[in-house]
Amino acid sequence: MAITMADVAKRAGVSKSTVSQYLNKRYEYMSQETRVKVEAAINDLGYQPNHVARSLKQKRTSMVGIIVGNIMHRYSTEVCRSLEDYFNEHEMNAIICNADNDPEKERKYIEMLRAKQVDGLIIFPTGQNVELYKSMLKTGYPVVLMDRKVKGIIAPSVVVNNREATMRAVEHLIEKGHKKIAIVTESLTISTRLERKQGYMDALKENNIPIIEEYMISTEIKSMGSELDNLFSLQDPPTALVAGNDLVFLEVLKFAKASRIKIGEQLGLVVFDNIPFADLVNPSVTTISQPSQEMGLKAAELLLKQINKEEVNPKDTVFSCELFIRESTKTSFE
Amino acid sequence: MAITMADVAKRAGVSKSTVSQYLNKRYEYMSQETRVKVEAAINDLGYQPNHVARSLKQKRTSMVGIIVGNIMHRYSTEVCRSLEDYFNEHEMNAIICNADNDPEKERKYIEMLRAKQVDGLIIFPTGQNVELYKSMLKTGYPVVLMDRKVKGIIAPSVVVNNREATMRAVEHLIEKGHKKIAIVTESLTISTRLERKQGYMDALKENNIPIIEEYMISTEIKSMGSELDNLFSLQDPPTALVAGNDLVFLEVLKFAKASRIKIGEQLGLVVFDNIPFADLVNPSVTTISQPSQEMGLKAAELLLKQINKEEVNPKDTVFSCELFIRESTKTSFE
DNA sequence: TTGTAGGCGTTATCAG
DNA sequence: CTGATAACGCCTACAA
Repeated sequence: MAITMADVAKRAGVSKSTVSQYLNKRYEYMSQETRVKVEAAINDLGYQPNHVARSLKQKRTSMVGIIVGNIMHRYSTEVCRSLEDYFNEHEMNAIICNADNDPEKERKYIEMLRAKQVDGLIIFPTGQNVELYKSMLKTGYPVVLMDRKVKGIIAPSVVVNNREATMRAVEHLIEKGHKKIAIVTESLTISTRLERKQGYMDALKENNIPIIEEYMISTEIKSMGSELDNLFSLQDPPTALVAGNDLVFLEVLKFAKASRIKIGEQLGLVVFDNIPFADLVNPSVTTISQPSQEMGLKAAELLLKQINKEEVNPKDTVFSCELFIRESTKTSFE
Repeated sequence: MAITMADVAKRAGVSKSTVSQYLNKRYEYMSQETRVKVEAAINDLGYQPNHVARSLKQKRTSMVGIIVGNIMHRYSTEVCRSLEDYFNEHEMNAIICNADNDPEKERKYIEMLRAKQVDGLIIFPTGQNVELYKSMLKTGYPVVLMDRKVKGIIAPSVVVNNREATMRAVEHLIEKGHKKIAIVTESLTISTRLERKQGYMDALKENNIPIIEEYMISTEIKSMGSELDNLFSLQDPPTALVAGNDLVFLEVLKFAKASRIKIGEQLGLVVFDNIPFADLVNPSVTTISQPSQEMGLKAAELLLKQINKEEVNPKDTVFSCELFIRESTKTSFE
């Protein structure tokens, strides 16, 4: 059914190789005449080259895989958008897969994508498939790790300074007079969450504020509501809170609304993540914002370099977050 | 460098076809013995089948393309997520491309993806490449149109009842006593925007409220701020407003904040789109919500059926939106 | 039950 | 400048 090079060749009265030459723009040694003939034949027939066949021959598919932790984070969407833009500018396609932070899914996707011969992979790693990561790196397969670090893995990766950024945010709360500060994150299965919690603790320590176990919640989204309930039922509830990401923020909002806790007035709030409406909601919310676009760009560059066999340092590229102070931390506490 | 079937065959002491049999699970006519040998060889060598070669032979890549209008809409992200889930459950991959509502980009992506031999395409059409859509449909290439209708095109598509849903929202505003209602959309290049505006006008007409040109703004995002400025500088400014999608909503919020217009009190607001924080912000916002997940599912099913050569009606599947009434339209006007 | 041969649509090499 | 011819890695008759 589909038209192939052979059809074009026949119609133009030349050989397949000539058509191939034409398609690959190697006109140098081609007569004006045959060039026109081939061009006409292609147009007449509506011929479209078959990229699969080309890929088989060239061992290059011009496709990359992106395995994202959870696409429902605004940050992930932004990074994907940035990656996709970059690759498309370079005539490549991105296959985006959503691993849902599930190591099994991640493994399956990595295998699927490699079977499809993608030229490289950008992974938001769950951190659990260490052997698999290692084997890819060892064989020199192009990989860039994104957002998270993996213990024991040395690879080109693009991350942010989670610990320092959280420290800075907590210090901001402390400057506002807060002493009873809580942190809420998802389960501590992923490096970013650990680092953010660490930054929280380090900031308290440096300021000689005691660390209270009950102020640190790390649990899955669906039990976060009841944990927050517990937190604010304490005899001495916190006056400020750090939300570990945007989904946590949503739970906090939900809880605050239900419990009639006034954010910004009764409760200082900092959110670690990008939120499109952060400065527009009421009260506007103080956020730690990650440079998603630059990060996507950097990761894409790192991957493309590897694909093009350029040398790439297997090192972390660390981006800095920005603290946007807004109304949710406006009130000073004594 | 990569291990091929030939390597496995040699190692197992059998022929390539036997290995192929094994891989395709045609064990029936295979001795237990060779089966074990092949299995061992595959494991020893860490053989991974090459999907590109298989695709070339089978004329099926198990990949589909998704060309989305603008991924930065929450709704688009949700649909993509749903599509991606479905296809991955069916052992297929989705290539997501962001056309930015640009017909040229759209055309380029369609051609790129077809060259890559994707088994089918889900398109949020810009509506401008009519001939291209037609040629795909005529040749029976699997296509599902999503979100928007295209004049003159009969194709399987998945849309919502934009006109009726907007009418209902405007009626709600009228019930609240509003008579001076404005609508703000992006430029009227896309069917959804037209239909929403039409619904707005129809609702006014049915309620004998005059249609005022100055109350209808349709412009690109970047000049929306100044248009809103004009709107609210009118001698008789509106008391309520319909935002045509989530990005418009953002502009409205921005403007309201800057102008100190109190949404919900001074200005009734309905947003046509899915917004994650709609019920949590202050004031919570009345939205017309689209069933993104079901729509994704439906579109994916329609595409997969076509890919599997099942008959599919080239008709619109119309989903209903839901109006969630919240605080931004709480106040009654006289 | 297993092997041989040919083909899928390109590209690459090398004569002519 | 152009055309055979042989890959690329897998699948599928058909033969043995």
